[in-house]
Amino acid sequence: MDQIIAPVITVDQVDVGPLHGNLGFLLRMAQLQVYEDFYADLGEYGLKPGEFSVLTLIYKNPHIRQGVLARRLMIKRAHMTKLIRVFEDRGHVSRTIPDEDRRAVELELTADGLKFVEGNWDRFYGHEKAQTPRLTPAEEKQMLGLLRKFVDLEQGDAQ
Amino acid sequence: MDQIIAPVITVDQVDVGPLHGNLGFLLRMAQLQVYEDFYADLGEYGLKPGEFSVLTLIYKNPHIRQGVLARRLMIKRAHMTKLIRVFEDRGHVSRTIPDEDRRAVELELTADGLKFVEGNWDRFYGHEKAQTPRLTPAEEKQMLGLLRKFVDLEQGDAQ
DNA sequence: CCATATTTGTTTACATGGAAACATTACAAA
DNA sequence: TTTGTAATGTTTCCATGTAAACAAATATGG
Repeated sequence: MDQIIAPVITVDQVDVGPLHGNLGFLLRMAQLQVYEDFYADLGEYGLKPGEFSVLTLIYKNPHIRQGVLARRLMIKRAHMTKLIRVFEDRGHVSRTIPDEDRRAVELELTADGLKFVEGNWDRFYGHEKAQTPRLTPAEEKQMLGLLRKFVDLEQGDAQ
Repeated sequence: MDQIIAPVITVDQVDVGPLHGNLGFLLRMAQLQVYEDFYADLGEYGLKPGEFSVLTLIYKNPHIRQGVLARRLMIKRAHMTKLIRVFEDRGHVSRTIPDEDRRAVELELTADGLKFVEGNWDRFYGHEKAQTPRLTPAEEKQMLGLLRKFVDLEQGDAQ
């Protein structure tokens, strides 16, 4: 008599059940995928996505305060302290304590930091273009719009 | 003469520059927001989103192998080992080494685990309903669809 | 003015998750 | 066979990020 082979479930046969409509799950999966691509493309710079965002915001908002930067990126202050220290050690960011409020720290790119960001700008942000293999450009645009609305970041188009 | 007040940038005045159209950034922001809601709603269970997904998949796919589960959830095997150990200690999941492949580990909910999942099912998945304050139901549906397509999870509708 | 509370950033201790090396088992090739 | 290769899970060590307590400066309320 034939042996009944146990039907070993493979990855694409897994029933994800209610996760199918679960926003948190889908966002996490999407994010992991995007981060993989990020590292594949930009890993050589030794930059992580978060560090990348930090540099970008300091570039676009010179003299931004550390706490404001942290809240905008939803990074905890304690963590931001460490991130900024690395950039400082690397010579890409300078910290200034303003006279108006000597608790605060204002951040700025150094000449080197500026050179780094501007010199790699296209490489950094050309990145966004080639993404989303499975989505059409229209769908990608739609998704970006929905995400912006979801996170309440509809501040008109930026470059 | 009037003193020129330094225009201290506040959070909602920050220019996010190219992050405005950056998928990784927006996904991360969205995810952080969703996770916050998750903890606010379900924190009392002491469950994290990932653990939650693990239980759900074992429930929906009894005898699933540990590695399959890990790949499906994009969790590293090393980490899955630790997650499962916690569930085992808690008495919610049992591990079995199948005869067909004695390297593998098959996972199953225990009676207690089953009771836990089924007993809280509505609470757990009623969660999804009330989400997305800023998105209309149609927009939310659209976003879920786009995310599924993006992560290649278009396997027909599940419950 | 003074006392208290709040804000800002830092430190320390801890939790979360990943990389690399490993042990065991299964598979493939000769 | 048996010898090498791949798959599976575990362990150990390390990187990343958070929580809580803290120090300094500022704001607030009498």
